[in-house]
Amino acid sequence: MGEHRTTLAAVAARAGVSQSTASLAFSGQGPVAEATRQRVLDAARELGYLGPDPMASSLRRGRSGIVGAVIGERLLYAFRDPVAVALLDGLADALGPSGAGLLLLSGDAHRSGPTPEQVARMPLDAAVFATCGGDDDPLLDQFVGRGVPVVAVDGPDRPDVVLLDIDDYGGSAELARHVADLGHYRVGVVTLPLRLDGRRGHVDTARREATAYADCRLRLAAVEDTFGPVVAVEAAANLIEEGEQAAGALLDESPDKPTAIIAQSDLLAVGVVRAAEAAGLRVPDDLTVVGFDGIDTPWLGERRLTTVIQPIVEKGRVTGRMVTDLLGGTRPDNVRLPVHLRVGSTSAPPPAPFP
Amino acid sequence: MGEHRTTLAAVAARAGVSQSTASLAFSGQGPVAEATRQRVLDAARELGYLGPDPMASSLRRGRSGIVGAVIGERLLYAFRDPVAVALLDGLADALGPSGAGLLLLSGDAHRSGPTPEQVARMPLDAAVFATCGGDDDPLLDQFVGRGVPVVAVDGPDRPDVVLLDIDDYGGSAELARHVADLGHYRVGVVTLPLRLDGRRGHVDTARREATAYADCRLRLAAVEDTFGPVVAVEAAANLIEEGEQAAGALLDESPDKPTAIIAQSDLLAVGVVRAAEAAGLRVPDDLTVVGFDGIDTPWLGERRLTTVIQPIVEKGRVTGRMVTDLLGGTRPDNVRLPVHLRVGSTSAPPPAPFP
DNA sequence: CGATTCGATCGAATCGATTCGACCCTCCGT
DNA sequence: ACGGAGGGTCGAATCGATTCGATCGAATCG
Repeated sequence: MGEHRTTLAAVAARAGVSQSTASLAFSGQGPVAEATRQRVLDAARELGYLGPDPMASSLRRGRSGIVGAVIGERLLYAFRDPVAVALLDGLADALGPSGAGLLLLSGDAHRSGPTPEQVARMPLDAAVFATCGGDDDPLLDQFVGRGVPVVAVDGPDRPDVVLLDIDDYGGSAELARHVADLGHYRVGVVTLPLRLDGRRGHVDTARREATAYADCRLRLAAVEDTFGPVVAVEAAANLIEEGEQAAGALLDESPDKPTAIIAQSDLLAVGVVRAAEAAGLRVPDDLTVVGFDGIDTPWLGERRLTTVIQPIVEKGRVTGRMVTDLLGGTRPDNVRLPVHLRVGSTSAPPPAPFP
Repeated sequence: MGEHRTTLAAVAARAGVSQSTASLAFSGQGPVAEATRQRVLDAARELGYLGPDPMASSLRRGRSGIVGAVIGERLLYAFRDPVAVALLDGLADALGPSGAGLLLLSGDAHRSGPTPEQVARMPLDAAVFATCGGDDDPLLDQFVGRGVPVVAVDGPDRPDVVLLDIDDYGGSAELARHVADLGHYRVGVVTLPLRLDGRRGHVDTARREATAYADCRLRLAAVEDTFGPVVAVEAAANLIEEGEQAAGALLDESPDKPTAIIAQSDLLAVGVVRAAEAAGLRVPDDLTVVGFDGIDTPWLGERRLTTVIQPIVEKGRVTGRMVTDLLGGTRPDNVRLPVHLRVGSTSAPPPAPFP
């Protein structure tokens, strides 16, 4: 510690050129005679100089080469969510060519992690909000206020932010239609967290109106537009165990037990299947279970979930492209990706009332 | 674009104080009268100043608040590897309190992503090499040369780097002992990639000696110290499909088909089980399959893999603590975490020679 | 009451590179 | 042979904040 790092000035001095020339020799931005260039490079090697200091360079150029990805506002461990992971996968892929690094940030202030203030102090060229955020997210305001361009995946929809989302309503409507067509009319819904406060359990009117995430709202709306008002139970996180717990609550509705449960994610749906089987119900014979996302669900063995498939990796890629555009100075249009229904082996007509 | 961001100097001017005072008011580093402080904060609000510029701040303080995590040198998609994910999980957790951000980097130059040169130009306070790297990794040299402290998870073991690893040899030896005790003597091994070149298939002597990763080498050595020379097949990545493919090669050894296959990871082991069942073999009755890592393997249904459990999330946490220490200026000692054997339901005595 | 601290504030140097504009020299065209 | 066009190099300003040491008044102490 303590000793001075060798600086470009030192290299320049040693090579007998001006600092500006040395800089050009390294960055290759201007015309430099090959001989000079070599002299600078040699001097650098002799002094153990490994290239310009990234922080100084960032300051001057106004670019850090880093893109922030805010994930998991609603997740305790974002890495455990296959959807988030697949999205990052695509994002990293599309960001590759631009050479940008991906800085992971948790938008959840409750969780351990950098505080919003700390996040605000990180040198970002752009930021991606993945499945986060009401319009009032303070982090979002920070970024926008600072002039950091933002891509919001699945909301919020603000004029100062580029939005990429999927056809949540359409997909859910198609799914609900499928369930209705099978003959179900008593359905329950397991929702993703409606806002970031760790609450779970039955969703009442107040809670419904407090929903912070557009996708949850739309998915639920599509179901109710098909079936009329339904009983909804909220999960505290997108985890299998949460799905189990929520399903438990739903299946306890003794008088009017649902014959179909619509989960807002595949992970939750897996939990629902588990809970149903633990309660002695067969899926799909006794209970229809459907999800949303279209991820792999090895937990179900050979069975395939009936679900709405969204192009998650592609979503990540498109996000990456949008970021690249923003970095290049052009603001891309908002994009909505299509989804489609996949009928698997977890949905069937309801059991006959009196066997 | 183009318009000047408002600067601390502007705020200071507006508040009628010197720039230094304004800086102190924001950072809270020095004694500032409450009234002055308020005046500065008000001025900032009026001008829409959201806090000091991160890049300028980084330069002056010599800290960016960012920790780089180099993962996936041997993985096409690191996110698909549960081990890498769990490690990151623990790392993010332990890094939380320090407020450091986690910058994901791929060490694989073959893959799209930031090039080593680009990585070298990112402002990092410290770097973590997760399951990467021969001693000759150029990135590692970059970091060390630049004075960026490095924690290497599972190697390489260099004096200028802090090392955290697990008892690969001991664990594998215990595992091999277990298999031997069951009565097996014809065993095959499916190895992780031995170096980063996408090769797969039978491992000959030359290849064995070219092994770049200490953990692979140790795990294989432990097996051979128990059984004597064994047939080993290398997978090109830590993926289920690769395990299947490798197992295929191993099970084709018509004369001396192994009665047990030792895979160097659980993911590979799952692939081996799949391949075995596809070939009409029952596990563990006809073939014993064991792994390494101790991750969840929902693909196997109720069965539990016999494997060596390593504390992956804990490994991440320890890594995080080591990084925090390094950031604080003290160099922690190298650490080796213990592992232990878990006997599951995929290992059993070999089938009788003539049924 | 004079000397000493302590708190608050300020000026100026500093972090390390990038880049704009000026300058010189050579080479080309006519 | 002369004007112009660049290629190559340099000096100096700049990016925006942090921090060290100095200054000045007021409060404390003996």
